[in-house]
Parts: sequence; structure tokens; C-alpha cells
Amino acid sequence: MSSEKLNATRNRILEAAQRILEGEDPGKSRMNDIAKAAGISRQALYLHFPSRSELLVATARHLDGVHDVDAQLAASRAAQSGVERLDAFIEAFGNHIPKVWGVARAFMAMMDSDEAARDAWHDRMQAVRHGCAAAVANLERDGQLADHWTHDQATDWLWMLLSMRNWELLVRECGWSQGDYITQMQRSAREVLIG
Amino acid sequence: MSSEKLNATRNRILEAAQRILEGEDPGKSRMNDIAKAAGISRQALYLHFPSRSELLVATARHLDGVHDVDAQLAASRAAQSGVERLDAFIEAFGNHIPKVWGVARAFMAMMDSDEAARDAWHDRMQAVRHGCAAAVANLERDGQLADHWTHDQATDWLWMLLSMRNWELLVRECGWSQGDYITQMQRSAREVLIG
DNA sequence: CCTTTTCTTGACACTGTGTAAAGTTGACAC
DNA sequence: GTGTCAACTTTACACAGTGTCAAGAAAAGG
Repeated sequence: MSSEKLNATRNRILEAAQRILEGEDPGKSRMNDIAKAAGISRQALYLHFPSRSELLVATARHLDGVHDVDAQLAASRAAQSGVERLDAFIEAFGNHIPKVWGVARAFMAMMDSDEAARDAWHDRMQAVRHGCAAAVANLERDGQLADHWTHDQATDWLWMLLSMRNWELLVRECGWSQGDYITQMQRSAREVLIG
Repeated sequence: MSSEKLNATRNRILEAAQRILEGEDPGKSRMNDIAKAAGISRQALYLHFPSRSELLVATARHLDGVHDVDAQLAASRAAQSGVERLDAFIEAFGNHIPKVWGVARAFMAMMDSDEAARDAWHDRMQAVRHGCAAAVANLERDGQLADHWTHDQATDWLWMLLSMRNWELLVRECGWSQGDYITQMQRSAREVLIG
């Protein structure tokens, strides 16, 4: 089976990419760096992935498989009340962020120049927005959403609150612990959305 | 006076840079584009500014002079109560954002690769953080800050809320009006910080 | 042994920044 | 009018990074 070797190399690349992207220096994640980390030449990388953005997309998907984001979020969907679901969603997604942070950072840096990366990232963020919309919908169902909010604006606001940039600012730049981050985001969302 | 011509060209450059950076396509703000917009050659740009990052810094400062950010914020400092000051600060800074958005966007795109740009931007953002800290301090003075907040964490949170990335997300991406943005940010800050 | 797949090496085009050198232009001085 | 100086132009280059291409090596399988 020739495709087995191909697949094995592909996995080595994806794990190397993950390792590199989670490293300290985000500037050391050029195609050359990732290739070297995977033990192949830069050109061989292009035999497996046509571009840097597609490599990042594949790495993100690979990471999804590893961490099983759907299973994480299932807990939040199982919650009874709208408020419980909001808390569970924030906890699940908030704890997901540090796991995907390396890849996310690379995407965000690439977005400004690369349209493919921008589109791929946009899709992923829209998926997060759907999660926010579902959480807001459950609050509405329970009559808990404050009167001044429309469904869409409340969704936008929650989406903003939970953005990776905000996690980056509070946890990475300001030095908040992950626990503080989750607690304060839960409290903020409750106080702002519930009326 | 030879330095008058030099200064005139310098101003033409800064105004061209401002115009270009406020334009639709952020990819069209290379040194060549800015030079062409100023009516000079790319190389002449380097006679006035040693690097792209220093040109951006100068453009940001030039913009400060044009919009007189200190005067804008003076109103918020004059407010009586802590809550009034919080509202005034959010309004003043929130209305400042769209004016400097073009330059801000260029800085944020450059931060990932250029250390000088990163440092310059970091300084500016620290100045914003000081404004947040002052607003939080006034709430504390009035005994209005919710018990669960430390001064630093409340400052961090307000700083996060008012970050340019959040403005970008709500106003540019989600299509909020500037008025909605201000109103909801004021309300969010009040509900989360005041206890 | 021969073929096919995978990978390597080396070269190249392209974009954008920043440096360097030689020549042009215009204003002003004498 | 001639000289001089500063601002600017044109052309060229070094450098980093992406992505393409072609020639060959190495290994695996029939």
C-alpha cells in the first residue's frame, strides 16, 4: 500500500505543525520550520499540502479530531435551563481555546494577507457564533434574555465576549489564570444578557 | 528655508498615508502605494521615514494632533460621579476608534512580523489601559465597583471590552451602528463593573 | 529487474522591505 | 551665468518567504 506511507508522512507533518505552532515563537512557523520539524524537505511539504493556508486548515481539523470539540460542547447542549447552558457553553468553549491557540494565532496572523486563510478562519468563527446563537436562544426560550436585546445583537455580543482575541488579551497579556477567565466571562455574560 | 519644503512633503506623505489607510483595501497600503499617493517615489519615502513602522507611528501621531484626543477625553475626566465618568470615557474613546481605525488596522496587521510596530502599538494600548484604570479608580472611590473585582482585573476587563478588535467585530463585521456600539458598551460596562 | 511513488536538491519567479549609488532638477547665492 | 546644495528620481541589489518546476535518488512492489 503506497498510500499508507503517504498518510504516515501526512500525520507526521500535522503533528509537527501542531508542535511548532504551540511553541513560544510564532515567527518560527514558516514552511521550512514545519518541514524540518517533520523530518522532510520544504518541497516535500508541497507534495502533501498545496499551500501554507491549506496546511493550517488541515492542522486545525486534525486538532479537532484530537480534542473532539463536539463531545466537549455536548455537555453544554445537555444543560437544562438557559442559564446553565450559557455557563456550560462558556466553560466548554473557554477551555477549548488554549488547546487550539497555537493554530488560531497562526491563522490570525495570516488572515491579513491570505484570502484563503481568512475564509477558512471566518468559517470556524461562524461555527462558534452558531453556538452563541443557540445559547442565546435558550435564554429567550426561558424568558431570561434582557428586554433591550434582540436575538442577533445578543448573539453578536456573546460572540465578541468569547472571541479568541479577548482570551489572548486577558490570559496571555494580562496574565489571568484560565479559571479566572472562565469565571469572569460566565459572570459577565450572565449580568449583561439576563434581564 | 529648505526645511519648509521638507516639512511640506512630510505632511503630504502623512496625509496620503492617512487617506490610503482609511481606504477599503488594507492590502493596498504598501510603501509604494503610499509614495504614489503622496506624489513621490518609493525611495523618497525613505528619505523622510526610515521604515514602514516609523511611518505608521508618525501617521498615528499626526492623527492625534488632527483629532486632539486629549480634548476628547477631557470631557470624561470632568465628569462628577464614577458612573458618569465611565459612560463619558466609553463614549469618548468609542467615538475615537473609527477615526483612527485605518492606522490601527495597519498596525495590527504589522504587529505579527515587526517588533518595532508591536512595541509602538503596545505603548498606545497601554495609554488606553491607563484611561480604563482611571475610570475604574473613580468607581472604587464612589464605592460602586462590585465586590468581586480587584482594581487590576476590573481594569483588564474594561480594557478588553473597549479593545479595537471588539469594535471591529461588532461594527465592521456584525454591522452594528456606532450608536448601538456605544450604548451597549456603556450598558455592559455598568452591569458588569458596578455592584 | 523494472516501474512507480515518495522524497531530495537546486533553481527560479514573485512580492515586499530596506540599502545604495548615480544622475536630475530647482532654488538661491554670488 | 555659474556654482552649489538639498530634494528627488531611476536603477539596481540583498534579503526573506511562498510557491513552481525539473532532474534525479531511493525504496517498495510487481
